[in-house]
This record gives sequence, C-alpha cells and structure tokens, in this order.
Amino acid sequence: MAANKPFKVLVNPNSTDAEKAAKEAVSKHKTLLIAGNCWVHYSGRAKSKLEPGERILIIKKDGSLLVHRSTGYEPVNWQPSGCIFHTKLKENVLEIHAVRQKQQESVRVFFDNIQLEAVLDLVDEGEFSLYVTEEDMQKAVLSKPALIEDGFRPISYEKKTEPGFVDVYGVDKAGKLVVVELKRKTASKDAAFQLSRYIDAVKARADREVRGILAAPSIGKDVQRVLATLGLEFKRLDPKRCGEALRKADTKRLSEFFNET
Amino acid sequence: MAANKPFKVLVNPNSTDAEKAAKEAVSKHKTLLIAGNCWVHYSGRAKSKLEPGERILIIKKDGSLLVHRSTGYEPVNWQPSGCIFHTKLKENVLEIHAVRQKQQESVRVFFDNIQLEAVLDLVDEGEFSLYVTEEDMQKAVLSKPALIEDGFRPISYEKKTEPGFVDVYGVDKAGKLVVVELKRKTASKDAAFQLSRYIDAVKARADREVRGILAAPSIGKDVQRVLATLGLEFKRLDPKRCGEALRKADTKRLSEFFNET
DNA sequence: AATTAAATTTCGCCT
DNA sequence: AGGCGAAGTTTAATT
Repeated sequence: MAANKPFKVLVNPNSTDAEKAAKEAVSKHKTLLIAGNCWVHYSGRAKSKLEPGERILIIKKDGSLLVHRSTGYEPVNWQPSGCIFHTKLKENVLEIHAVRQKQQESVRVFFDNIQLEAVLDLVDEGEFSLYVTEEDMQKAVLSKPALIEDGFRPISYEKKTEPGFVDVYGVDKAGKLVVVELKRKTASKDAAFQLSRYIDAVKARADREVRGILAAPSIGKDVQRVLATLGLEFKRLDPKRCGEALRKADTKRLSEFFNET
Repeated sequence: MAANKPFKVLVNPNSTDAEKAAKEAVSKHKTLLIAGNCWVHYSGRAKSKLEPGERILIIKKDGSLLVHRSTGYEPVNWQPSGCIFHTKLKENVLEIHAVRQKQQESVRVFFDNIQLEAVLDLVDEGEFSLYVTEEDMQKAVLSKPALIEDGFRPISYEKKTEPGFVDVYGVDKAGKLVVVELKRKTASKDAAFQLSRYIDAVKARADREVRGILAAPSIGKDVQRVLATLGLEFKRLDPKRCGEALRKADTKRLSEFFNET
C-alpha cells in the first residue's frame, strides 16, 4: 500500500472554507467533489432549471463538470471538458459557474449547504481496454457462421499463439474450401500476408481451390488493395455483433461443439 | 441552514471498515462514494478491463454504478439502475461486484487503497425542468396559436435541419397566408434573411400575398430594421410562456394534431 | 473542416 | 412488451 496521498476533506464546511477549497481545486487542476444541497441553472443549446435538493458535484481537472442526483445513471446537469470556472460567495451561498466558450454554454451550481467537500489529486495512468477476445469472435462465428457469409459451414478451428489471429476452416455454400482469419481490430497488411501464407499452405496440401476471408471490424484502403492483389476477400465483422451473437447462441450446444472437437 | 444530516465519512479507512461502510450503503439504499486506487472488470454486451489507477466510484440507491476517471465527462465504466451488489474482502482488497440481471452484465471494482469513502443519504425532491427546445416552441405554437397572434390558425409545420429554426405555416384572422419562423434565442439577421427566402419561395408558388413573422424571445434594433426593410414582422415569444403553454396544453388534442397532418 | 456513424448508448413514448 | 426516435446526446472515424 502506498503512503497516504495529499488530499483535502471538509465535512460540513462553512461557505468561506468551501469556496476556498473549490478555488484551490479549480486553480490547481485537481478533482473537486461536493455533496450538498444545491440548485442548478443551465443555459446553452437548451435551458434547464433544477430546484434545490441534495446532489453530488464533480469537477475534473480537464474542466468537465457533473451534477448527479440520488438516482439515475446519467447526470442531471453536466458540461464536457474545457470549461472555465468561477466561484462566488453571496450570503453564504457558494456559486460555481462553469462556462464553455466552444458551445456558448454555462452551468451555475448554487450550494447553500455542504455535507462533504473533497479536493483530490487523482493519479490515473491505468490503461482502459474494451475488447472482444479473439476467442469470443471465434465462438461467435462457430455458433453463427452466417456472420461470415450465408451458407458458410465451419469444419474445424485452430487457435494460434499470436494474439489476435484465429482461423476457422469451413466450406461455403458451393462446397468450396474456406479459410477465415479473424482479427480483433482493423485488418493490417500483416494479417493479409499471413492469411495468404495459410492459403498457400492449404492449397499445396489439398490441391484444390481455396477461398481466403479476412474478417475484422474494419480495413484500410491500402490493405484492401493488398487483399485484392492476393486474391483474398474481406468481410466486415463487427465485434459488437459477435458479442450479441454469442449471447443469443445456445450456450449448451456451443459448449458441446467445443468439447467434441 | 438545516441541521447537519447524518452521513458517514471515512478518510483512509482500512479495508475492513471500508467494506462495512459499503455494505451498509448498499443494504440501506444510500449513496456510496469512494475515491481510491482501483481496477475494474466489465463483462456483458462487451468486455473491458481498466488497469489500476485512482478513480471515483459512485453507487446510488437505485442500483446504478459509475466509475469516473480523473478526466472526461463520461464514466469509464458504469451500470444503469437495477444492479444488485456484492462485496468481498480478500487480502485487503475490497471488491464491489455489480450484477444486472436484465442485461446479463457485471462490473467488478477492486480497491486496494481508499482515500475517501462516504455513505450519504441524499434527499432530493427538487423538480428538474428542461425548457424551450425548438420543437417545444413549435408544439407550443401549434397547441396555442394565439401565442403568435389572435385568430392565427396553423395549417402545417416543418422541421428544419438547421438547429434553432422551425417553421409553422397557417392563416391569420383575415385568411391571409402566414409563415412563422421560430427562434429559441434572440432573432439574428440570418433568421430574418432566411425567413425572407421562405416567403419569396411561398409567394412564387402561391402567387398571393404572404405574411412573414419572426417569432423569438427578443430581437436587436438592427435586425428589426432589416425585418422592416424586408416587409416582415416580429413577434416576441417568451420561451417560458411556451413551456407553460405546453404543460397546460391538452396533450391528447396535440398528439391528434400531429397525427392528422 | 465537415459529415457520418457508433455508443456497453439510455430513455421515453407509442403501438 | 417490443419498436422507434430523440438526446443539451458525445466522440471517434472518415471524406
């Protein structure tokens, strides 16, 4: 556990201390967190008014603002990053005014009672990755081969050690052999060449025509040209739809498929 | 100022106390707020992994969950209302597990260091009102044409892609054709010219006199002169009164109007 | 730079 | 209950 980090917490602060902390947070680009009784005025593309009630206000170092009520996943009022903030104190009411030049918008939050206020210095270098695993994509194709094309029937599959590449072998509607290479992200030139090598290897053994399909969420124009030159095909395969297909798939049957191979 | 409300604030709590407070918040349907070092796993429609870093976690009484990083207006991980929560303690790591049956989703948040934890009881009955979008103004005029002028009868309406402009066509007391252009904010010169172009187009088709009314909350002196030059009229239209008119309008009748056109 | 498409979109209204 | 459309949508990608 790391040593305790420097941050400020005020419980039931008076308005003067509250404003001081808010000013500090904003000027030093820290995270400001306030829980208390407030009302909010928004004006910009539309207008809104929020009558008094207890909410949570968050202001981040990039100049984004959030006001959260006691329920609901969405903020009741907000402002994307890039705001400039002003604070004002008037008759023990703390006003925090967020102005966004870009969209000509402004949000004013007025606190007349603060339960909790914190000025945090959040250090966050952690990477965020949203993914569909190669295995997920493979499972999706196996459970719903039409994702590749109508009439496609998988015969076997092979998991490769290289991350991001998984092949599925099968036959198409006409009975022609098909090699499918899956890629989690945008198809690269490498992927095209790799698929080409597989195709060549399979052709040499099978001694008959083999189709090669590179299935990925997207492909660049240049890679598309490479594919065409190599006589290969591209099939757009949306990771999201793979996920959907997976969920809708008959899990039992799918697991059986995996077990029996 | 109201008396201080009961709530709990923990600064640098140990994991045992942290879990205890989290359990209390969830079971008693309070708002849970944690700032600390965490990592997050999400699995559902997609999958995601968030490497360790310092963030803010909010769990609301309706079972919604938010994980906010130090920047960005949007949460990095979230879950809409309706989650069921489980907490677990393992080697001083607090795990909060949110499960949503409806979508078959789950979010796991792991804290190994907590700077601040609060259990709040937010009381919020304040009304939120969003008012006067262009469409609102249009609906208001359609439901209460007298907002434009006495005896005005709308015939049809048209929604434009340009933001802020909505037209209503109708006839006045004398049976003369009227084109109304609505603007959410102060009428601009552009609006005047735009209306003028409409009028010209309508005149060309209808081959008879057409009145043009620019309806907006306010108008500048210069724009007023432009209007006069173009032979057009200005009608002050208070957004607030539009909102009121809308609320008071017979919703059924309004929807019928929209259907029959 | 502008336009289009996607989002773990969510949410509300209508059929 | 399912489907469609809007959102103060925002944000990323593509032309």
